[in-house]
Amino acid sequence: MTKPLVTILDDEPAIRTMLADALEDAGFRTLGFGRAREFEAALKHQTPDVCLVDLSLPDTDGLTVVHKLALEQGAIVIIISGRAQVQDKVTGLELGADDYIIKPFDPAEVVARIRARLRSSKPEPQSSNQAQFSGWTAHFDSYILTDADGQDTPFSHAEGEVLRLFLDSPKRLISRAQMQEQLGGAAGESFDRAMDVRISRLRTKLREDPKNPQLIKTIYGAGYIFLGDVQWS
Amino acid sequence: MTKPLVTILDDEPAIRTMLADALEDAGFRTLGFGRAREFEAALKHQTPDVCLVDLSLPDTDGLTVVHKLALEQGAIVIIISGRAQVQDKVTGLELGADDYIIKPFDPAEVVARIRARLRSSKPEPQSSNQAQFSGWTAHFDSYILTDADGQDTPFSHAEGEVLRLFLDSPKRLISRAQMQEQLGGAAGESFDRAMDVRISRLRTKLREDPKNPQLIKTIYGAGYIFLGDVQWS
DNA sequence: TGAGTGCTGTTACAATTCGTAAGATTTGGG
DNA sequence: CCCAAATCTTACGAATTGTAACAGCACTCA
Repeated sequence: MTKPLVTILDDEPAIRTMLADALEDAGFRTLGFGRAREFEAALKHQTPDVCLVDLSLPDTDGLTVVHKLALEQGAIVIIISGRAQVQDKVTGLELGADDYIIKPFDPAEVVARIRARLRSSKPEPQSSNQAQFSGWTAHFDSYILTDADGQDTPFSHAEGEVLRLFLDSPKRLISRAQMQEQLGGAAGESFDRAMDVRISRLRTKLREDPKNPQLIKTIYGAGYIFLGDVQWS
Repeated sequence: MTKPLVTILDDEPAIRTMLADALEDAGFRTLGFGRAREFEAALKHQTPDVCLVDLSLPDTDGLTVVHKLALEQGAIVIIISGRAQVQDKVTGLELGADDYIIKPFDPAEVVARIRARLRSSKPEPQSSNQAQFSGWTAHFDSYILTDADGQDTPFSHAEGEVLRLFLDSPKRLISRAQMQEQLGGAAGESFDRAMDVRISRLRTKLREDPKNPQLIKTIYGAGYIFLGDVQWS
Protein backbone atom coordinates (compact mmCIF):
# COMPACT_ATOMS: atom_id res chain seq x y z
CA MET A 1 0.00 0.00 0.00
CA THR A 2 1.11 3.54 -0.60
CA LYS A 3 1.87 5.90 2.23
CA PRO A 4 -1.16 7.52 3.78
CA LEU A 5 -1.66 11.16 2.93
CA VAL A 6 -1.95 13.64 5.76
CA THR A 7 -3.01 17.22 5.13
CA ILE A 8 -2.04 19.99 7.52
CA LEU A 9 -4.23 23.06 7.67
CA ASP A 10 -2.64 25.67 9.92
CA ASP A 11 -1.86 29.31 9.35
CA GLU A 12 1.51 29.20 11.12
CA PRO A 13 4.23 28.02 8.73
CA ALA A 14 6.48 26.97 11.61
CA ILE A 15 3.89 24.51 12.84
CA ARG A 16 3.25 23.19 9.36
CA THR A 17 6.90 22.40 8.80
CA MET A 18 7.32 20.88 12.22
CA LEU A 19 4.40 18.56 11.64
CA ALA A 20 5.39 17.80 8.08
CA ASP A 21 8.89 16.82 9.16
CA ALA A 22 7.69 14.57 11.93
CA LEU A 23 5.04 12.95 9.76
CA GLU A 24 7.31 12.32 6.85
CA ASP A 25 9.87 10.75 9.14
CA ALA A 26 7.08 8.51 10.34
CA GLY A 27 6.29 7.39 6.82
CA PHE A 28 3.43 9.60 5.77
CA ARG A 29 3.01 11.85 2.79
CA THR A 30 2.03 15.37 3.75
CA LEU A 31 0.46 18.45 2.21
CA GLY A 32 0.40 21.77 4.03
CA PHE A 33 -2.04 24.64 3.64
CA GLY A 34 -2.30 28.02 5.31
CA ARG A 35 -5.83 28.82 4.27
CA ALA A 36 -9.03 26.88 4.12
CA ARG A 37 -9.62 28.05 0.59
CA GLU A 38 -6.42 26.54 -0.77
CA PHE A 39 -7.08 23.41 1.17
CA GLU A 40 -10.54 22.92 -0.23
CA ALA A 41 -9.32 23.56 -3.73
CA ALA A 42 -6.73 20.83 -3.28
CA LEU A 43 -9.37 18.38 -2.13
CA LYS A 44 -10.60 18.19 -5.67
CA HIS A 45 -7.47 16.41 -6.73
CA GLN A 46 -6.45 14.52 -3.65
CA THR A 47 -8.38 12.61 -1.05
CA PRO A 48 -6.40 12.67 2.16
CA ASP A 49 -6.55 9.87 4.68
CA VAL A 50 -6.10 12.19 7.64
CA CYS A 51 -6.73 15.93 7.97
CA LEU A 52 -5.10 17.98 10.68
CA VAL A 53 -7.02 21.21 11.12
CA ASP A 54 -6.22 24.25 13.20
CA LEU A 55 -9.36 25.95 14.38
CA SER A 56 -8.05 29.49 14.17
CA LEU A 57 -7.83 30.20 10.49
CA PRO A 58 -7.65 33.54 8.76
CA ASP A 59 -10.30 32.97 6.15
CA THR A 60 -12.89 30.64 7.61
CA ASP A 61 -14.20 29.20 10.76
CA GLY A 62 -12.25 26.01 11.28
CA LEU A 63 -15.21 24.19 12.69
CA THR A 64 -17.08 24.62 9.46
CA VAL A 65 -14.21 22.97 7.66
CA VAL A 66 -14.21 20.15 10.15
CA HIS A 67 -17.90 19.58 9.82
CA LYS A 68 -17.78 19.53 6.06
CA LEU A 69 -14.82 17.20 5.98
CA ALA A 70 -16.28 14.74 8.41
CA LEU A 71 -19.59 14.69 6.61
CA GLU A 72 -18.66 14.71 2.99
CA GLN A 73 -15.26 13.14 2.80
CA GLY A 74 -14.80 10.00 4.78
CA ALA A 75 -11.52 11.33 6.05
CA ILE A 76 -10.21 11.21 9.57
CA VAL A 77 -10.26 14.71 11.05
CA ILE A 78 -8.01 15.75 13.91
CA ILE A 79 -8.35 19.19 15.40
CA ILE A 80 -5.26 20.99 16.60
CA SER A 81 -6.10 24.01 18.65
CA GLY A 82 -4.80 26.43 21.20
CA ARG A 83 -8.13 26.43 22.97
CA ALA A 84 -7.99 24.03 25.85
CA GLN A 85 -11.47 24.50 27.33
CA VAL A 86 -13.45 21.34 27.71
CA GLN A 87 -16.37 22.94 25.93
CA ASP A 88 -14.23 23.58 22.86
CA LYS A 89 -13.10 20.00 22.81
CA VAL A 90 -16.62 18.67 23.20
CA THR A 91 -18.09 20.74 20.40
CA GLY A 92 -15.18 19.94 18.14
CA LEU A 93 -15.58 16.24 18.69
CA GLU A 94 -19.31 16.40 18.30
CA LEU A 95 -19.05 18.14 15.00
CA GLY A 96 -17.29 15.13 13.64
CA ALA A 97 -13.65 15.42 14.60
CA ASP A 98 -11.95 12.19 15.53
CA ASP A 99 -9.47 13.70 17.94
CA TYR A 100 -8.58 17.01 19.53
CA ILE A 101 -5.00 17.92 20.32
CA ILE A 102 -4.05 21.00 22.30
CA LYS A 103 -1.22 23.33 21.45
CA PRO A 104 1.57 23.22 22.30
CA PHE A 105 1.94 19.60 21.35
CA ASP A 106 4.67 17.10 20.78
CA PRO A 107 4.81 15.86 17.18
CA ALA A 108 5.43 12.35 18.45
CA GLU A 109 2.04 12.37 20.11
CA VAL A 110 0.40 13.56 16.92
CA VAL A 111 1.99 10.73 15.02
CA ALA A 112 0.90 8.20 17.61
CA ARG A 113 -2.65 9.48 17.56
CA ILE A 114 -2.80 9.42 13.80
CA ARG A 115 -1.58 5.86 13.81
CA ALA A 116 -4.22 4.90 16.36
CA ARG A 117 -6.92 6.38 14.19
CA LEU A 118 -5.70 4.76 11.02
CA ARG A 119 -5.44 1.44 12.74
CA SER A 120 -9.03 1.43 13.91
CA SER A 121 -10.42 2.72 10.65
CA LYS A 122 -8.76 0.10 8.50
CA PRO A 123 -10.51 -3.11 9.30
CA GLU A 124 -10.06 -4.18 5.71
CA PRO A 125 -9.11 -7.80 5.55
CA GLN A 126 -7.06 -7.78 2.41
CA SER A 127 -6.95 -11.51 2.66
CA SER A 128 -10.35 -11.89 1.11
CA ASN A 129 -10.51 -11.74 -2.61
CA GLN A 130 -14.17 -11.58 -3.20
CA ALA A 131 -16.62 -8.77 -2.72
CA GLN A 132 -20.35 -8.36 -2.97
CA PHE A 133 -22.24 -5.23 -3.86
CA SER A 134 -25.70 -4.43 -5.18
CA GLY A 135 -26.42 -7.96 -6.26
CA TRP A 136 -23.07 -8.48 -7.88
CA THR A 137 -20.20 -10.61 -6.69
CA ALA A 138 -16.68 -9.91 -7.88
CA HIS A 139 -14.22 -12.78 -7.72
CA PHE A 140 -10.77 -11.36 -7.99
CA ASP A 141 -9.16 -14.75 -8.04
CA SER A 142 -10.96 -15.94 -11.10
CA TYR A 143 -11.65 -12.54 -12.66
CA ILE A 144 -15.34 -13.15 -12.81
CA LEU A 145 -18.35 -11.01 -12.06
CA THR A 146 -21.50 -12.84 -11.03
CA ASP A 147 -24.84 -11.08 -11.19
CA ALA A 148 -27.87 -11.61 -9.00
CA ASP A 149 -29.08 -14.46 -11.20
CA GLY A 150 -25.80 -16.29 -10.97
CA GLN A 151 -24.74 -15.38 -14.46
CA ASP A 152 -21.02 -14.91 -14.95
CA THR A 153 -19.15 -12.22 -16.84
CA PRO A 154 -15.40 -12.26 -17.00
CA PHE A 155 -13.46 -9.07 -16.46
CA SER A 156 -9.94 -8.22 -17.43
CA HIS A 157 -6.96 -7.25 -15.35
CA ALA A 158 -7.25 -3.56 -16.13
CA GLU A 159 -10.93 -3.57 -15.33
CA GLY A 160 -10.22 -5.43 -12.12
CA GLU A 161 -7.73 -2.81 -11.00
CA VAL A 162 -10.33 -0.10 -11.31
CA LEU A 163 -13.02 -2.18 -9.72
CA ARG A 164 -10.81 -3.06 -6.78
CA LEU A 165 -9.97 0.58 -6.24
CA PHE A 166 -13.64 1.40 -6.12
CA LEU A 167 -14.48 -1.47 -3.82
CA ASP A 168 -11.72 -0.50 -1.43
CA SER A 169 -13.12 3.01 -1.06
CA PRO A 170 -16.84 2.90 -1.64
CA LYS A 171 -18.89 6.04 -1.29
CA ARG A 172 -15.80 8.19 -1.38
CA LEU A 173 -14.70 10.52 -4.09
CA ILE A 174 -11.76 9.15 -6.00
CA SER A 175 -9.99 11.74 -8.07
CA ARG A 176 -8.50 11.06 -11.44
CA ALA A 177 -5.02 11.84 -10.15
CA GLN A 178 -5.48 9.37 -7.37
CA MET A 179 -6.49 6.69 -9.81
CA GLN A 180 -3.51 7.26 -12.01
CA GLU A 181 -1.26 7.09 -9.02
CA GLN A 182 -2.78 3.89 -7.74
CA LEU A 183 -2.94 2.18 -11.09
CA GLY A 184 -0.99 3.57 -13.95
CA GLY A 185 1.94 4.53 -11.81
CA ALA A 186 4.31 5.79 -14.41
CA ALA A 187 1.55 6.45 -16.85
CA GLY A 188 1.77 9.12 -19.45
CA GLU A 189 0.97 12.61 -18.34
CA SER A 190 -0.98 14.14 -21.13
CA PHE A 191 -2.98 11.57 -23.01
CA ASP A 192 -4.83 9.82 -20.37
CA ARG A 193 -8.15 8.96 -21.61
CA ALA A 194 -7.21 5.40 -20.84
CA MET A 195 -8.78 5.77 -17.45
CA ASP A 196 -12.06 6.90 -18.96
CA VAL A 197 -12.07 4.00 -21.31
CA ARG A 198 -11.42 1.55 -18.54
CA ILE A 199 -14.29 2.95 -16.58
CA SER A 200 -16.52 2.95 -19.60
CA ARG A 201 -15.80 -0.71 -20.15
CA LEU A 202 -16.36 -1.53 -16.52
CA ARG A 203 -19.67 0.27 -16.63
CA THR A 204 -20.72 -1.78 -19.60
CA LYS A 205 -19.98 -5.01 -17.75
CA LEU A 206 -21.91 -3.80 -14.75
CA ARG A 207 -24.78 -3.05 -17.14
CA GLU A 208 -24.97 0.56 -16.09
CA ASP A 209 -27.44 2.77 -17.83
CA PRO A 210 -25.23 5.36 -19.53
CA LYS A 211 -27.76 8.09 -18.87
CA ASN A 212 -28.21 7.22 -15.27
CA PRO A 213 -25.38 5.20 -13.76
CA GLN A 214 -26.27 3.76 -10.39
CA LEU A 215 -22.93 2.46 -9.24
CA ILE A 216 -20.13 4.50 -10.77
CA LYS A 217 -20.96 8.18 -10.66
CA THR A 218 -18.95 10.88 -12.38
CA ILE A 219 -18.32 14.11 -10.55
CA TYR A 220 -17.54 16.62 -13.23
CA GLY A 221 -14.14 18.17 -12.69
CA ALA A 222 -13.44 16.09 -9.63
CA GLY A 223 -13.42 12.36 -10.18
CA TYR A 224 -15.59 9.33 -9.59
CA ILE A 225 -17.52 7.91 -6.72
CA PHE A 226 -18.62 4.33 -6.28
CA LEU A 227 -21.99 3.88 -4.64
CA GLY A 228 -23.25 0.60 -3.34
CA ASP A 229 -22.69 -1.27 -0.11
CA VAL A 230 -19.57 -3.33 -0.38
CA GLN A 231 -19.11 -6.49 1.62
CA TRP A 232 -15.80 -8.28 1.33
CA SER A 233 -15.72 -11.95 1.95
CA MET B 1 -30.19 -0.23 19.40
CA THR B 2 -29.32 -1.01 22.96
CA LYS B 3 -27.14 1.30 24.97
CA PRO B 4 -23.44 0.74 24.48
CA LEU B 5 -21.65 -0.84 27.41
CA VAL B 6 -18.67 0.98 28.88
CA THR B 7 -16.41 -0.68 31.42
CA ILE B 8 -14.36 1.37 33.83
CA LEU B 9 -11.20 -0.14 35.23
CA ASP B 10 -9.72 2.14 37.87
CA ASP B 11 -8.64 1.49 41.43
CA GLU B 12 -10.06 4.73 42.82
CA PRO B 13 -13.75 4.34 43.64
CA ALA B 14 -14.32 8.08 43.44
CA ILE B 15 -13.24 8.18 39.85
CA ARG B 16 -15.30 5.15 38.99
CA THR B 17 -18.46 6.69 40.31
CA MET B 18 -17.77 10.03 38.73
CA LEU B 19 -17.33 8.41 35.35
CA ALA B 20 -20.23 6.08 35.81
CA ASP B 21 -22.56 8.94 36.63
CA ALA B 22 -21.51 11.01 33.66
CA LEU B 23 -21.69 8.08 31.28
CA GLU B 24 -25.07 6.92 32.41
CA ASP B 25 -26.41 10.42 32.08
CA ALA B 26 -25.09 10.34 28.54
CA GLY B 27 -26.98 7.17 27.78
CA PHE B 28 -24.43 4.41 28.29
CA ARG B 29 -24.51 1.36 30.47
CA THR B 30 -21.49 1.07 32.75
CA LEU B 31 -19.63 -1.54 34.73
CA GLY B 32 -16.89 -0.57 37.18
CA PHE B 33 -13.93 -2.62 38.34
CA GLY B 34 -11.11 -1.92 40.77
CA ARG B 35 -8.82 -4.74 39.80
CA ALA B 36 -7.77 -6.21 36.53
CA ARG B 37 -8.57 -9.68 37.80
CA GLU B 38 -12.23 -8.91 38.38
CA PHE B 39 -12.40 -7.13 35.10
CA GLU B 40 -11.06 -10.01 33.12
CA ALA B 41 -13.37 -12.40 34.87
CA ALA B 42 -16.32 -10.25 33.84
CA LEU B 43 -15.21 -10.24 30.25
CA LYS B 44 -16.19 -13.86 29.98
CA HIS B 45 -19.82 -12.90 30.31
CA GLN B 46 -19.96 -9.46 28.79
CA THR B 47 -18.46 -7.92 25.72
CA PRO B 48 -18.07 -4.20 26.32
CA ASP B 49 -18.14 -1.70 23.51
CA VAL B 50 -15.68 0.64 25.19
CA CYS B 51 -13.12 -0.01 27.91
CA LEU B 52 -11.72 2.78 30.04
CA VAL B 53 -8.50 1.65 31.66
CA ASP B 54 -6.36 3.30 34.27
CA LEU B 55 -2.74 2.41 33.89
CA SER B 56 -1.83 2.32 37.58
CA LEU B 57 -3.51 -0.76 38.90
CA PRO B 58 -2.74 -2.65 42.10
CA ASP B 59 -2.57 -6.12 40.66
CA THR B 60 -1.31 -5.82 37.12
CA ASP B 61 0.42 -3.56 34.73
CA GLY B 62 -2.33 -1.66 32.99
CA LEU B 63 -0.56 -1.70 29.67
CA THR B 64 -0.72 -5.44 29.56
CA VAL B 65 -4.46 -5.26 29.98
CA VAL B 66 -4.69 -2.68 27.23
CA HIS B 67 -2.64 -4.75 24.86
CA LYS B 68 -4.65 -7.86 25.49
CA LEU B 69 -7.94 -6.04 25.11
CA ALA B 70 -7.00 -4.36 21.90
CA LEU B 71 -5.67 -7.54 20.45
CA GLU B 72 -8.22 -10.09 21.52
CA GLN B 73 -11.44 -8.23 21.93
CA GLY B 74 -12.47 -5.87 19.24
CA ALA B 75 -13.29 -3.33 21.88
CA ILE B 76 -12.39 0.32 21.89
CA VAL B 77 -9.78 0.94 24.54
CA ILE B 78 -9.24 4.33 26.13
CA ILE B 79 -6.44 4.86 28.60
CA ILE B 80 -6.98 7.17 31.52
CA SER B 81 -3.77 7.95 33.26
CA GLY B 82 -2.04 10.37 35.57
CA ARG B 83 1.15 10.13 33.58
CA ALA B 84 1.28 13.01 31.15
CA GLN B 85 4.63 12.34 29.53
CA VAL B 86 4.54 12.16 25.76
CA GLN B 87 6.42 8.91 25.88
CA ASP B 88 3.72 7.34 28.00
CA LYS B 89 1.05 8.44 25.58
CA VAL B 90 2.94 7.17 22.59
CA THR B 91 3.57 3.73 24.01
CA GLY B 92 0.00 3.49 25.23
CA LEU B 93 -1.39 4.32 21.83
CA GLU B 94 1.04 2.04 20.08
CA LEU B 95 0.08 -0.86 22.25
CA GLY B 96 -3.38 -0.61 20.82
CA ALA B 97 -5.23 2.05 22.82
CA ASP B 98 -7.61 4.20 20.82
CA ASP B 99 -7.24 7.24 23.00
CA TYR B 100 -5.29 8.51 25.98
CA ILE B 101 -6.81 10.90 28.49
CA ILE B 102 -4.82 12.54 31.24
CA LYS B 103 -5.95 12.92 34.82
CA PRO B 104 -7.43 15.08 36.03
CA PHE B 105 -10.09 15.07 33.34
CA ASP B 106 -13.54 16.43 32.76
CA PRO B 107 -16.15 13.70 32.38
CA ALA B 108 -17.74 15.64 29.54
CA GLU B 109 -14.59 15.27 27.51
CA VAL B 110 -14.50 11.56 28.19
CA VAL B 111 -18.05 11.25 26.96
CA ALA B 112 -17.29 13.25 23.84
CA ARG B 113 -14.24 11.15 23.06
CA ILE B 114 -16.13 7.92 23.57
CA ARG B 115 -18.80 9.14 21.21
CA ALA B 116 -16.22 10.07 18.62
CA ARG B 117 -14.72 6.57 18.82
CA LEU B 118 -18.07 4.86 18.57
CA ARG B 119 -19.04 6.97 15.63
CA SER B 120 -15.95 6.14 13.63
CA SER B 121 -16.16 2.47 14.45
CA LYS B 122 -19.52 2.23 12.76
CA PRO B 123 -18.75 0.77 9.41
CA GLU B 124 -21.81 2.28 7.76
CA PRO B 125 -22.43 5.69 9.18
CA GLN B 126 -24.37 6.57 6.04
CA SER B 127 -24.06 10.14 7.16
CA SER B 128 -27.30 11.95 6.49
CA ASN B 129 -27.01 12.35 2.79
CA GLN B 130 -30.59 12.61 1.89
CA ALA B 131 -33.08 15.36 2.62
CA GLN B 132 -36.78 15.80 2.15
CA PHE B 133 -38.63 19.04 1.61
CA SER B 134 -41.96 20.03 0.13
CA GLY B 135 -42.58 16.71 -1.53
CA TRP B 136 -39.09 16.46 -2.94
CA THR B 137 -36.33 14.17 -1.87
CA ALA B 138 -32.73 15.03 -2.65
CA HIS B 139 -30.31 12.12 -2.74
CA PHE B 140 -26.84 13.54 -2.50
CA ASP B 141 -25.21 10.18 -2.93
CA SER B 142 -26.74 9.46 -6.24
CA TYR B 143 -27.31 13.06 -7.34
CA ILE B 144 -30.96 12.54 -7.90
CA LEU B 145 -34.04 14.56 -7.06
CA THR B 146 -37.23 12.61 -6.58
CA ASP B 147 -40.56 14.38 -6.74
CA ALA B 148 -43.75 13.54 -4.90
CA ASP B 149 -44.77 11.07 -7.60
CA GLY B 150 -41.49 9.23 -7.39
CA GLN B 151 -40.16 10.65 -10.61
CA ASP B 152 -36.42 11.16 -10.74
CA THR B 153 -34.44 14.09 -12.04
CA PRO B 154 -30.68 14.05 -11.90
CA PHE B 155 -28.83 17.11 -10.75
CA SER B 156 -25.22 18.04 -11.34
CA HIS B 157 -22.43 18.60 -8.90
CA ALA B 158 -22.63 22.38 -9.09
CA GLU B 159 -26.36 22.32 -8.60
CA GLY B 160 -25.93 19.98 -5.69
CA GLU B 161 -23.55 22.35 -3.97
CA VAL B 162 -26.12 25.11 -4.07
CA LEU B 163 -28.93 22.84 -3.02
CA ARG B 164 -26.95 21.50 -0.11
CA LEU B 165 -26.18 24.99 1.03
CA PHE B 166 -29.85 25.82 1.03
CA LEU B 167 -30.85 22.65 2.79
CA ASP B 168 -28.27 23.23 5.48
CA SER B 169 -29.75 26.62 6.28
CA PRO B 170 -33.41 26.62 5.46
CA LYS B 171 -35.55 29.66 6.13
CA ARG B 172 -32.49 31.78 6.61
CA LEU B 173 -31.15 34.52 4.43
CA ILE B 174 -28.06 33.48 2.54
CA SER B 175 -26.14 36.36 1.07
CA ARG B 176 -24.43 36.22 -2.26
CA ALA B 177 -21.04 36.72 -0.64
CA GLN B 178 -21.73 33.88 1.70
CA MET B 179 -22.49 31.62 -1.22
CA GLN B 180 -19.37 32.52 -3.08
CA GLU B 181 -17.40 31.85 0.04
CA GLN B 182 -18.92 28.44 0.57
CA LEU B 183 -18.98 27.31 -3.00
CA GLY B 184 -16.65 29.21 -5.24
CA GLY B 185 -13.70 28.14 -3.17
CA ALA B 186 -10.65 29.34 -4.98
CA ALA B 187 -12.56 30.58 -7.98
CA GLY B 188 -14.89 33.52 -7.44
CA GLU B 189 -13.00 36.72 -7.74
CA SER B 190 -14.59 38.78 -10.40
CA PHE B 191 -18.21 39.35 -11.13
CA ASP B 192 -20.21 36.30 -10.71
CA ARG B 193 -23.27 35.79 -12.68
CA ALA B 194 -22.32 32.18 -12.31
CA MET B 195 -24.16 31.94 -9.05
CA ASP B 196 -27.34 33.29 -10.63
CA VAL B 197 -27.10 30.78 -13.37
CA ARG B 198 -26.64 27.93 -10.98
CA ILE B 199 -29.68 29.01 -9.07
CA SER B 200 -31.66 29.49 -12.21
CA ARG B 201 -30.88 25.97 -13.28
CA LEU B 202 -31.73 24.58 -9.89
CA ARG B 203 -35.04 26.39 -9.98
CA THR B 204 -35.82 24.83 -13.29
CA LYS B 205 -35.21 21.36 -11.92
CA LEU B 206 -37.39 22.10 -8.93
CA ARG B 207 -40.06 23.21 -11.39
CA GLU B 208 -40.35 26.60 -9.78
CA ASP B 209 -42.71 29.08 -11.33
CA PRO B 210 -40.44 31.97 -12.32
CA LYS B 211 -43.15 34.45 -11.46
CA ASN B 212 -43.84 32.98 -8.11
CA PRO B 213 -41.02 30.88 -6.68
CA GLN B 214 -42.15 28.80 -3.75
CA LEU B 215 -38.88 27.39 -2.58
CA ILE B 216 -35.98 29.62 -3.55
CA LYS B 217 -36.90 33.19 -2.98
CA THR B 218 -34.82 36.15 -4.06
CA ILE B 219 -34.33 39.01 -1.65
CA TYR B 220 -33.46 41.94 -3.85
CA GLY B 221 -30.14 43.41 -2.86
CA ALA B 222 -29.54 40.90 -0.10
CA GLY B 223 -29.44 37.32 -1.24
CA TYR B 224 -31.63 34.24 -1.25
CA ILE B 225 -33.75 32.39 1.18
CA PHE B 226 -34.88 28.81 0.99
CA LEU B 227 -38.36 28.13 2.25
CA GLY B 228 -39.65 24.69 2.96
CA ASP B 229 -39.34 22.33 5.89
CA VAL B 230 -36.20 20.31 5.54
CA GLN B 231 -35.89 16.89 7.05
CA TRP B 232 -32.53 15.21 6.76
CA SER B 233 -32.34 11.47 6.85
C1' DT C 1 4.79 -20.00 -38.70
C1' DG C 2 0.61 -17.66 -39.35
C1' DA C 3 -4.12 -16.84 -38.43
C1' DG C 4 -7.14 -15.98 -34.68
C1' DT C 5 -8.43 -14.12 -30.16
C1' DG C 6 -8.61 -11.11 -26.49
C1' DC C 7 -6.75 -7.17 -23.94
C1' DT C 8 -5.54 -2.40 -23.77
C1' DG C 9 -4.16 2.16 -25.10
C1' DT C 10 -4.96 5.80 -28.57
C1' DT C 11 -7.74 8.58 -31.37
C1' DA C 12 -11.74 10.92 -32.91
C1' DC C 13 -15.94 12.57 -32.30
C1' DA C 14 -20.32 13.06 -29.49
C1' DA C 15 -22.37 14.51 -25.20
C1' DT C 16 -22.36 16.90 -20.90
C1' DT C 17 -21.17 20.44 -17.59
C1' DC C 18 -20.68 24.97 -16.34
C1' DG C 19 -18.90 29.64 -16.53
C1' DT C 20 -19.18 33.95 -19.30
C1' DA C 21 -21.44 37.27 -22.02
C1' DA C 22 -25.28 39.75 -23.30
C1' DG C 23 -29.86 41.03 -23.65
C1' DA C 24 -34.37 40.91 -21.13
C1' DT C 25 -36.78 41.59 -16.99
C1' DT C 26 -37.64 43.01 -12.34
C1' DT C 27 -37.05 45.97 -8.32
C1' DG C 28 -37.02 50.07 -5.65
C1' DG C 29 -36.05 54.88 -5.34
C1' DG C 30 -36.90 59.51 -6.81
C1' DC D 1 -43.55 57.18 -14.33
C1' DC D 2 -38.59 56.79 -15.29
C1' DC D 3 -34.11 55.08 -14.46
C1' DA D 4 -30.31 52.64 -12.70
C1' DA D 5 -29.02 48.73 -10.39
C1' DA D 6 -29.91 44.00 -9.48
C1' DT D 7 -31.38 39.77 -11.07
C1' DC D 8 -33.09 36.24 -14.60
C1' DT D 9 -32.59 33.83 -18.67
C1' DT D 10 -30.74 32.30 -22.86
C1' DA D 11 -27.00 31.29 -25.94
C1' DC D 12 -22.45 30.15 -26.71
C1' DG D 13 -18.01 28.06 -26.04
C1' DA D 14 -14.18 25.98 -23.39
C1' DA D 15 -13.20 22.23 -20.68
C1' DT D 16 -14.37 17.70 -19.28
C1' DT D 17 -16.09 13.19 -19.98
C1' DG D 18 -18.29 9.05 -22.71
C1' DT D 19 -17.69 5.71 -26.10
C1' DA D 20 -17.08 3.56 -30.64
C1' DA D 21 -13.55 2.32 -33.75
C1' DC D 22 -8.95 1.23 -34.65
C1' DA D 23 -4.20 -0.43 -33.84
C1' DG D 24 -0.57 -2.71 -31.39
C1' DC D 25 0.64 -6.44 -28.61
C1' DA D 26 0.80 -10.97 -26.32
C1' DC D 27 -0.79 -15.31 -26.48
C1' DT D 28 -2.90 -19.69 -28.34
C1' DC D 29 -3.59 -23.22 -31.44
C1' DA D 30 -3.44 -25.72 -35.50
